[in-house]
Parts: sequence; structure tokens; C-alpha cells
Amino acid sequence: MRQTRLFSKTIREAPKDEKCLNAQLLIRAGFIDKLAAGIYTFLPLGLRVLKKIEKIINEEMAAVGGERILMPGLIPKKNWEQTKRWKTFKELYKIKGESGQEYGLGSTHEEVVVPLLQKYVSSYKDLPCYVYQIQTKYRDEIRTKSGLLRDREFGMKDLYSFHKDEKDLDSYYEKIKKSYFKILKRIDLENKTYLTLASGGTFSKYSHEFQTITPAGEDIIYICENCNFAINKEIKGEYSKCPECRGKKFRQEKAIEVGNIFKLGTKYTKPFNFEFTDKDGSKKLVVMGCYGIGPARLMGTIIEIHHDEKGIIWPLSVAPFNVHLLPLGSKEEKIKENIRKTSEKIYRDLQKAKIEVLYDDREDKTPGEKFADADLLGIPIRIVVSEKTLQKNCVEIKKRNEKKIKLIKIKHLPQFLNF
RNA sequence: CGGGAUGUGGUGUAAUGGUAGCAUAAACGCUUUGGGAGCGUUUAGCCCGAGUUCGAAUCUCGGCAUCCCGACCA
Repeated sequence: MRQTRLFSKTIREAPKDEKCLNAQLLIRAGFIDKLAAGIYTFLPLGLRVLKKIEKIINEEMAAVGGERILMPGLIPKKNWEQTKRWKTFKELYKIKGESGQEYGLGSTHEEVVVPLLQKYVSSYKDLPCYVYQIQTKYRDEIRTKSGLLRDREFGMKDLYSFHKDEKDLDSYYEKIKKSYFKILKRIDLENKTYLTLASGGTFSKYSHEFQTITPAGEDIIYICENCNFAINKEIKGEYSKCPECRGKKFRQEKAIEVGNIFKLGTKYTKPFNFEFTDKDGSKKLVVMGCYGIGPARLMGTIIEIHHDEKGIIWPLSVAPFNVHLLPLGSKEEKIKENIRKTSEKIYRDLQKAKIEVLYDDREDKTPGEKFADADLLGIPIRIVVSEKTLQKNCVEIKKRNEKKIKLIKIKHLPQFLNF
């Protein structure tokens, strides 16, 4: 993409009402825009990152048999009443249509997915089944905070699994733990993320959270020094020893909950009387699990972990572009033209090779400004074409996460970038 | 929801009762071109409402908005 075609622009200073790092960098770099507290627009660059995270999640969901659907955001009152959550779910946005119908804006989708699957699942032969969606959620948070970390409107991947018994649920639950760590590994958050025992809220007795260590986190977790299993502060009082290894030494960390998984059992299948016929002809309630992970929250968390004083440092897997191509100007028109021509050719060749490249074709910007913007945007590989490099038939290559600068012959560029 | 703070050009800031200023961004021109360039010209602002006052960005009241701490967090 040509940078001159990008309507978003970088700004030098973050708006004063953004105090947290992920929002400051994302807004300065032109990835997101704030509409209201906890409500953001994803601009072209930000949307590219978000979609890459979603793609990784989709691939990992496919690997655990997830079938993708898309449920509505408008959920009729009667569905919420069936589970008694119309009155008890504080964060539910309630809206009323012109003719008096009432809806809750989707904040979680048990009330939709249970009656949905009930229509199709009637026998043990239909189980297990796993359906998920990536969809916008609405929650009337009393207090939003921390940029993309806690919002009123946010994207979420929610997976729901349906089983014939607890044992089958248990084994799938373990599978999802591994799946989530694969996702986290692919977006470079694995090293900082701990499986954490937490309260089950109103869902179940306990749940497991995926907590990423960062000072921006809202939660306090206690990590077992022996086995790295963690316990959320909200239930730490119940444990003097690690439930996994009986270890007694813990260290305390601030962390952000990037994912949460629950064994729901029959909590939501019961109110809908969602039963199946077992092998022996008896009717049994379907057993259920739910598993959430938030793409936008992951995006914010990635920045909290991967940045320096100059800007964002995107992992390659989620970067909006792989390569940032920077031609510099020259006082000599002939040299300038040569730089331009060479850059255009590199741009075309990279595109042909399916390498995503952001081409800084702005001619009214000084080198300093281009470098500063490149550092802020955080694209993994920077290629500079200038008078200096062309004298040696070279371009300069620098990785965002490294200091060293390499000169590469232009003709060797393809093999250097592996295409 | 309790407590605290703040609202001034697109963004960041100054003016504390008396002509709204600076930086940056943007536009034009000339110069410049390896780490946010220089000069000149131009455009652009006091959150909303009421009150006090000769006079309000400034003081008072109300509203709205945003941030921070806490509580909450399916």
C-alpha cells in the first residue's frame, strides 16, 4: 500500500485523555480512533492487525473442530428471561424498539447458542459439537479503562462446546487450554502468559484464565515458583499451596486477562431443557463449556508487551505490513528520480511476491520524519532506498526489533526476504 | 457506583477578572533532504447552559464529556 493513500496520519503527541500506553501508541500511529469512552474505530492499519489476529484464531479454532457461525447482536428479552439474566446481568445494554419489543445487546451468547443447537442436536450421535463466532460484544462497563483492554464495545471470539457427559467436556477443555497457548505463541504473547485458576463468576465454580503479565494489567495473580501455574487474587485465599504441584512459593504479578474458559455443565442447557437421547434411550441434559478470547484486547496487550520509547514493535504474524519501504529524497533531481524508480520497482516486486509492503511514497517528508513514523508504526522490516545505498547498488535493511543495519545488493533482495 | 482531577484551534500547551498567545499539524511559495528541517504568508480555538460583574477562558451553580484510584468484571 502507498502511504500517500492512507488517510490516517501520525501525530506527535498523544491526546491528553489517553493515559495508557496501548491507546497512546495506537492513536499516535493512526491505528485506532476514539469515539467515546471504551468505544473505538479501527482505522485501515488497525483493522489489518485485528484481522490477522482473527485469522490466527480462526485457524486454531479449525484445528480443534470449531464450526464458525455468526449470531445476532440483538437478542430478544425472552431469551434472557429464560436464564434469569435479564435482571441479574448488570452490564447488559437493554434497548426497546418503537413497538415495544425489548432486546438485550449481545454481551455473551449462551441465550442464543443453546436454543440454536437444541434445534439440531437430539441424539448422542450428534455430540460432541463445537461452534464459535467472532462477533462484536456490548457490555455496559461502569468504568472503561486502558485503551483496548476494557471497552464497552469489543470483538470477541466465543466458542461453545456441547457434550454428552462431563468426561467428554473435561477432555475438550484440556484441548482448548493447549489451543489457546498456540494462539498466544503465534502472536508472541506465550512467554508472558500464565494459565490461572480463577473464580467461575456466575458460570461455574472455577474457571481458567489466560493472564498476560504487564504493568497495565487490572488483575493480580500469584504464580507458583515451582510449576508456573497461577491463581487469581480473587480466589487466592482458598489456597496456601499450589493446586497443581503443592508448591508453597508464589510471586505476585499484575496481569491482563486475555482469555477465559469455563465448564458450564448444565447451567444453561437446563433452563432451555436442552436434552439428547443417549444410547440406552434415556434423556440427558447436554453438558456445555464456553471459551472466550478477545482479538482487540490481544492487540492492546501485544503493544503493552512489544514496544520501545519510539513506538510499536509488531510481531511479524500480526503486523499490518511485513515491510516498510522508505525512499529518501535528494537535492539532485536525477538521483531523486533514480531513487523513485528503484523504489517503485522494489514495491512492485514485493507485491508480486505477495509480501505485504507499506510504501512511504511521500515526497514532502524529510528523512527524520519518515524514520520516526516507521519506528512509531512498528512494521517488522524497514527497507531504505537512498542516494547512499544506490551508490553501492544496495538497499538498507533494518529490523524494527534490532539495532543493526545491513546493506543488501538490490539483486539479492529476493533471496534475503525469502521469495 | 463512591472518591479525585481535567475540559482553550486537528493535537499539545499558556494566559487566574480586562485585546485569547505559543508550539505542532494543515495550505501556498522559496530553500532544504540519513533521525520529527529553515524563512515568509495563510487557515484554525475558550465543552454546553444559567448566574455574579461595567467586563468571565478565568468566579458561582447546573449539565455533559474524558481520565485516574477504588468497587465491579459472565
